[in-house]
Amino acid sequence: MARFKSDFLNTLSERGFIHQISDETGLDAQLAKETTTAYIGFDCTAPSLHAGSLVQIMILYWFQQTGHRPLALMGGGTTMVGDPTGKDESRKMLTPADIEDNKAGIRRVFSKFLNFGDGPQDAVMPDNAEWLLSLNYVDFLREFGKHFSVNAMLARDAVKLRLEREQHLSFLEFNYMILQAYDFVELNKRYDCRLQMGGSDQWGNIVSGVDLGRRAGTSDLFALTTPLLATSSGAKMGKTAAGAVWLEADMLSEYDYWQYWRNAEDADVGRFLKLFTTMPLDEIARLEALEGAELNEAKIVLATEATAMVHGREKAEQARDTAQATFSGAGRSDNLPTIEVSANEAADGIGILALMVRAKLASSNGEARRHIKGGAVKINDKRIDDERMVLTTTELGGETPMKLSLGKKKHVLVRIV
RNA sequence: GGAGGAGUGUCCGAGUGGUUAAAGGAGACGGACUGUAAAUCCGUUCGCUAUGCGUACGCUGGUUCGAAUCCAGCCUCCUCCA
Repeated sequence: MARFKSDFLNTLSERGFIHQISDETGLDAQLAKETTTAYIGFDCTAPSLHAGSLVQIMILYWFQQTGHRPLALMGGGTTMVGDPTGKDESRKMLTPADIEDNKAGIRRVFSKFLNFGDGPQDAVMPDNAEWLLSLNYVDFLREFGKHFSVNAMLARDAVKLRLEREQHLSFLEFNYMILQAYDFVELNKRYDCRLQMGGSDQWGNIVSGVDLGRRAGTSDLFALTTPLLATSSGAKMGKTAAGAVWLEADMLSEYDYWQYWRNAEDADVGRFLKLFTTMPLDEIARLEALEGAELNEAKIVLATEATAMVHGREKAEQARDTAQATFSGAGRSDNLPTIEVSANEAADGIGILALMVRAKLASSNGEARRHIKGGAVKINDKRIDDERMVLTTTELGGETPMKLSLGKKKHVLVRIV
């Protein structure tokens, strides 16, 4: 029945993670034979990872679960250079200290999915700054540059397209694949890494690493890519109006994270359950088969399971219960995201507009005003029409915190402290 | 080095002296309808102590009662030639 000999590839293919593999049988044999090391590279331009990287994180998770050693490579070196793709202004330079902070945040995210340590299957988080920054240009060219065929590089789709359209391609960009290819070889040397994975857009870069390995005489290297993920209506994963769907609670509350998945499109539910939860496939098949309004049950499971992966089961169930209480009937819940107002401020009175900005329901007073005009703002489920409204201790309520809502879905509690 | 072209709001893109905070589209948000979905329809979409004020059309200066629009210099990008 199973298509592959190795658990890892079986799991991946059943759950829809595989887009392309460089040498399917070879990789399968290698994985079935012994504990293997694989890596995926991550940018460290932000202090956390967002849902867009979740597919990548999940394959590392499964890799470790099926008995192998995952490496989460931090692009500390490449971040220093800055990816020029699609940018018309140069990105602000990150200081080494920023990069360190970002790495720490990213590590916290990974620690929820992977076990780190020194054991044979323990995850490691290397940083390509360790070897890229100290490269000597001429030595590097002599040792590795000779293995790159410009003819082959020009034939790569990414490059070819640009050339055919007569679009600009900087030498820096052209070199990106070389650096990434070198990373792979370096990781092979340091960790006996045999497999690089990534999104399907990374295929070319990953395969150049495989090629370089062959020419530089490493053991066989393998490439595996995942499908590029978008929602059924074509939107990019992991983005909302408020910004990216961060995986750290202080950047996006557990409740909001839960809501992100709860609001998935119908057509995505089954696919997401397979990719972003670890639920057994027969259970997923059952949920996926639900139709119409019943599919909401599946979305709740999706949201809860996906949130549990990142924030823990307790927080996930709390988010679910909070949502349940908030959305069904006149209910309310004390676990909604909460902002605090000092007793002094409450005594003086605080304007509704300022309060909405504080609660992050609007980014400016003007926007808050527009929302009020549009009839979107409610306090304790009662619509607010007066944009000059000033809330004092009485309105804000003593023991029961006040519920401030924008639209039907966004609610924030205001508490006096 | 030479010749030509371009730089507009979150993005794309119109606008070539005066109701221009800047057409149109995308995206996003809110409303209606639903199932906290999609699709559809309607509204909103620079900031503020707001019938007003401040910022804004690559940057700096100039012409003018008045400039995104004209002039000069600079920067960046693209195309062709060497």
